[in-house]
Amino acid sequence: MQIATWNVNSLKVRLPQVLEWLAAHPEITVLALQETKMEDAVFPKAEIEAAGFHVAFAGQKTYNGVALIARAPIEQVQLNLPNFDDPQKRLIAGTVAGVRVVGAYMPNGQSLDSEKYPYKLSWLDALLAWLEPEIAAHPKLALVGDYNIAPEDRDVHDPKAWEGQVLVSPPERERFQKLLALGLKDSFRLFEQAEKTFSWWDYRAAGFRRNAGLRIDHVLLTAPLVDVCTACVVDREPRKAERPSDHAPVVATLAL
DNA sequence: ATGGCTTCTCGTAGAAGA
Repeated sequence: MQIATWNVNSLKVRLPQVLEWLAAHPEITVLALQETKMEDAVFPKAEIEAAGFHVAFAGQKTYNGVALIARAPIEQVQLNLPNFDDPQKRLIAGTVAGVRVVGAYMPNGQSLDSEKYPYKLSWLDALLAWLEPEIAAHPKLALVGDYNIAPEDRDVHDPKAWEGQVLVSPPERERFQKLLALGLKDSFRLFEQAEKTFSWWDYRAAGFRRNAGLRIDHVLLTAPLVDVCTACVVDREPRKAERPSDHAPVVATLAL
């Protein structure tokens, strides 16, 4: 099976690309989406189900919004962090083919002096607190999504220009390390990877053409899934499309 | 050059993204 994550930056705009990409990748068992940017009432549930998928979602108007699309039933669906009172729709968990998949759109933070920055750190702290017992209850767990954190300098096209900025600041990176300390591993780093592999490129200033990007979308796995993980890749193809999302999907392959 | 581009909205300019 494959587990994938993709920040689509509006599912309204990107639904055709999502369905086309899934059709081209039949090994993908479950795809987590972020930034669907739509209320549940207008979510294209019928279209996705008509294409043969199961779907679960939690959305709001304009911002945020997460979903799981799967080729197998999605069980024990949970929306939002139960320990963090928040109107922003940023987390969805479901069990697919025996794997607990947690899809997250982690806060951006905007800048270190924004009120959104402490919100980001608090959200990450709540995620950490919630995850520990969640992992104990579900040993086969994948935490996937747009983390809005580039874990190391090699995940940044120009570390000097980004030094100390939001997405790379030490408090954010510390929280990423705390996720690893829960027993999760960054599946991308289990394998040899090309240098300067990123998952997001700014729309502006020809970011994609210059490969001026960041690796901020991740698939983290617990040990039982690390043991069967055979690959993790960023698929740059959708980023080359007409009207692409600014993020590329990340796909982990599990021998399950 | 602190912008660039893309998306959204009780919209047609401003906020937000990262």
